[in-house]
Amino acid sequence: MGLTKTEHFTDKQNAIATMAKALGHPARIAIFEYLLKVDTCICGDIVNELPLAQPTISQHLKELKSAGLIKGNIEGTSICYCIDEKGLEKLQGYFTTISLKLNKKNNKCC
Amino acid sequence: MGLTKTEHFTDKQNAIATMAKALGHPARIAIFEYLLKVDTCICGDIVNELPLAQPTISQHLKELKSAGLIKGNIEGTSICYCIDEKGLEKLQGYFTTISLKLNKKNNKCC
DNA sequence: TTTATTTATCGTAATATTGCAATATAATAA
DNA sequence: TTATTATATTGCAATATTACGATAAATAAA
Repeated sequence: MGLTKTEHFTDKQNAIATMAKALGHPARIAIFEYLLKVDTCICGDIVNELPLAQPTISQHLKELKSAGLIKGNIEGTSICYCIDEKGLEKLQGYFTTISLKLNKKNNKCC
Repeated sequence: MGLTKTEHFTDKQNAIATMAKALGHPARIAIFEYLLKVDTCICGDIVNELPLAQPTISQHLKELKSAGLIKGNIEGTSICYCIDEKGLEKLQGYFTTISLKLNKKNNKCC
């Protein structure tokens, strides 16, 4: 108990859930938006930008990365993180498809 | 510690994170997709459809509802759940906007 | 080599989530 | 009223997440 039953759901359902979960925290939304805002995809300025300790930011970055939403490149001592377009596209595409399907049916019962 | 610092983020960031988190579980993705699939927005067939116990489904429905992603209407003894278009539109709009912004900048550093 | 800088990992405490059995609630049917 | 049916809530155990201090690892600079 207390363990998500991923095996009962499809790979796609699990994949979308994983990405949605990764963005299911305001700090990770803020990190994502910061990466979108800066032109040069600067790295650990995120620590200065957000009101969280460095290990916490590092952990959030790890989760976003493992969900396929950001990428990281080593640049000297620092690491350059930026948005992974493919991951974002998957998520965006999913919600757009769902929205279109919903508009096609008459969702009037509630 | 262990408590999300929502007060440090904007209302919008928290709102998007809340909705993303609600869909950050494969069972809730499956519920959402089921509600999209069925024409009449039938209710507790979800319990028969998914491999989870009734209290568990009820709990997931509650989370989707409190995140503003589904609505529920009492119909006799049963309850009719269906997708809340406004919530879905907010989430879909957010990701579409982010995607468009990303396409405008040259995201080539990583 | 030594020192500084940057990021990751470890360890741990606090809190949250997941799942379900048992039970409660609420509306309908008999 | 007394079932019956459908959904919600409670309580609890297992697991996961969040946050951070301390520390490690890795590269760059002196």
